[in-house]
Amino acid sequence: MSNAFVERLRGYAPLSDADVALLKESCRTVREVPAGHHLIREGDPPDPVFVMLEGWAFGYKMLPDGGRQILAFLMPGDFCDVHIAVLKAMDHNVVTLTNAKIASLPRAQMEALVEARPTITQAFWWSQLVDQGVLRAWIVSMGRRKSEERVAHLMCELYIRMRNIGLASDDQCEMPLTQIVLADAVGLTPVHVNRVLKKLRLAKVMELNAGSLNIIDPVKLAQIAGFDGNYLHGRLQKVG
Amino acid sequence: MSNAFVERLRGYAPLSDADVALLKESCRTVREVPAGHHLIREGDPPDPVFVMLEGWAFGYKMLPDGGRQILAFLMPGDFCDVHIAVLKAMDHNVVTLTNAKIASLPRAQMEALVEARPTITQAFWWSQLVDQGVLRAWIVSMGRRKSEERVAHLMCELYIRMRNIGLASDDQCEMPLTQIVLADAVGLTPVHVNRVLKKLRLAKVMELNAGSLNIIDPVKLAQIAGFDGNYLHGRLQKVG
DNA sequence: CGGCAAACGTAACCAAGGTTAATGTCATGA
DNA sequence: TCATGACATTAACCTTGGTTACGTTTGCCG
Repeated sequence: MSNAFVERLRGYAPLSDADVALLKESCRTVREVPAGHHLIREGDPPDPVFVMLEGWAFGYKMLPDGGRQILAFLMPGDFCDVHIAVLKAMDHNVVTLTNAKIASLPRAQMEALVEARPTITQAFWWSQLVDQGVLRAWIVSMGRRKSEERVAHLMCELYIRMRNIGLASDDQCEMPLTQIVLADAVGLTPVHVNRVLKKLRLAKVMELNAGSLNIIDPVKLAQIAGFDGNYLHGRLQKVG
Repeated sequence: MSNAFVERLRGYAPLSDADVALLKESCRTVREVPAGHHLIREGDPPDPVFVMLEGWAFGYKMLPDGGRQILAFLMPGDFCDVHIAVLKAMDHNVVTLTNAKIASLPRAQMEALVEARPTITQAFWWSQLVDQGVLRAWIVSMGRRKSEERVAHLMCELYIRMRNIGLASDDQCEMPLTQIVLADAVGLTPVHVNRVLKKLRLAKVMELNAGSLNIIDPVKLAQIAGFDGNYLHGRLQKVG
């Protein structure tokens, strides 16, 4: 039985067979949840650490005026939040975007792993650093790219991440985003996202339809986005 | 001799005297560098981990078109980047904003600390999580706040962080930012930052002058910003 | 003291993207 | 079958913030 989470971590550190067995053992508690299910709500006490095994989710924050900003998309293998029970309360929400399978590692288990297994700790750490790189890339996009570049960049990121976990073909992959969700991720309005997608479609660069992304001209797409996948670091090594 | 870095970590985990001694010992190698000095350049091999002891710095990324996006401001006690030699190459730049004192912990030293001292590891981890919370808050600002709110929010963040390390008085603190730097942090143009600062000044909310921030009406400032300092988490506990 | 560079301050004009609102499409379920 | 609701699409109009250009202030150094 393959486990997306363990596979991801293997890409980050040379886990021994014992490490792998231990990790698999640790995420034995699996729940299946429907789309739109909240895994974490702002203010929750942070107890178990959730890990995506199947499906997509996203983290977001609400603003007083009702605005929503999406902070990250989570796909199979991703930690929802590696807080290790360190913070008093969650400062954002996490909700599933599709039906999903979620493992929960209780706090004690996480601590035991970190205490006993330096290689696992290292893999966790690396995973954190990669996530942080993704956050930084989002900041760059929001701050300095215009709408078309922004959307293109996010599509590149998500496509490459999907490819890295073996869930993308040469030119397309599942991408279960509505234009509303996309808008809340890139900091635009749904109306403008629609305009941008139309433009990209007419320019024969890419199409986003019925929950799947179709890349027509990868070179042009990457060029519009100014995409440099380096920040996704180690994820790449899992492909080979 | 007090050490801003050790003080920060103490706020994050119950370090023993031995831990503290070890940490102080570890950052014995201190350099003084002038303003505008690059500590890290994109592409550098990530060897020693740098820690701010005095002064300010910031991390940034350049875009092909010459645009610059600032990713974080670093003040005394902050890690420049806790990569622990995990990534192949740095994916962003770090440069000092003022004269600064910087400690460098060689890779081996970091690894030794993490391997031998679970409490120190925990403090490092917590520190990472807080930094990640700051990144998330920036994303929210860039995505969903308009110029005035954005600038106000950043001022709140920086003021509170300065206060948390004892470097702010009731209504003001050092804030060595030019309008150009500020613009590259909040994703606006210098011209527009100037307009926003003027507006905040005329509204008797705050003033930013000659490298220092003067908060005239803290309540109004926080309100404009929609500021909720929770995401700065544990830093608060050092104040008491 | 004079000259230079960096940063600040402002104004006129412009464009990217937001707002509002109407309409279309499609799947679901009574 | 028809009603419903979520999402996509489009158009007309407006606001925020970008662009360009220039003058002022300040600090530094010969």
